[in-house]
Amino acid sequence: MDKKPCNSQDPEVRKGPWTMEEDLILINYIANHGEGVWNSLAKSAGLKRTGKSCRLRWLNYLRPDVRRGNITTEEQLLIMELHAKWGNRWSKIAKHLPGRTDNEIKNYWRTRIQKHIKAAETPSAGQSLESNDQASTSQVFYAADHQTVETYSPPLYPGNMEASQASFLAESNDSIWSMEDIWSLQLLNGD
DNA sequence: AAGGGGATCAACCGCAGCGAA
DNA sequence: GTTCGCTGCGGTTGATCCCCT
Repeated sequence: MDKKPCNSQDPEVRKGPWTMEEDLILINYIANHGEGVWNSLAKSAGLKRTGKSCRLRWLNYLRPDVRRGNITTEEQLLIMELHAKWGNRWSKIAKHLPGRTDNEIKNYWRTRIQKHIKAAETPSAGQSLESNDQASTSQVFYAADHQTVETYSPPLYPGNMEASQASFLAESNDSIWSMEDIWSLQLLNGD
């Protein structure tokens, strides 16, 4: 690949958290032109972001079919099953969990599941489970993590915005703008 | 009430694969 | 056949949140 030296101090490239304005620009642009060809998309849309960054933001957060909210019991079991089968093939696993992103699954695995596996591997917790099937490990952490899979927010689509807004905003932190806010603005813009 | 530490999540980085020129 | 640019993936990091002391 392009092994350019670290002259990546390009002042034109923004990094870090996305602003609401940037999100709106990206959503609007994709609504009008479709996704793909991310590098040129970023330039054409006037975003001072890399194509990579735009793609990631869209896939992991802005896409209307991205499902946010706690992982359900079924999803958790499926993740464990598929991880046992394929290992860290997060994108492959994500394909079997509609609305979930590889990043989300990866984070979930590392922060919730892996933690319990490690705990289960400690001498006090019993035998090492390293190479055993992950299904057995699931039983170990499942009860401990039960509360995390209880609540579930329904998918959020622009089409059923009213219902999803009502249910989601009721439980979300209303001091920050949410995807619903963005999509409402998007709809109000009429694009 | 304040501070510390752990947990969580969004975003970045580097690499590999693929297709077009 | 080679080079180059783009995309996708997995690993890692940094910021923020939340709970406990």
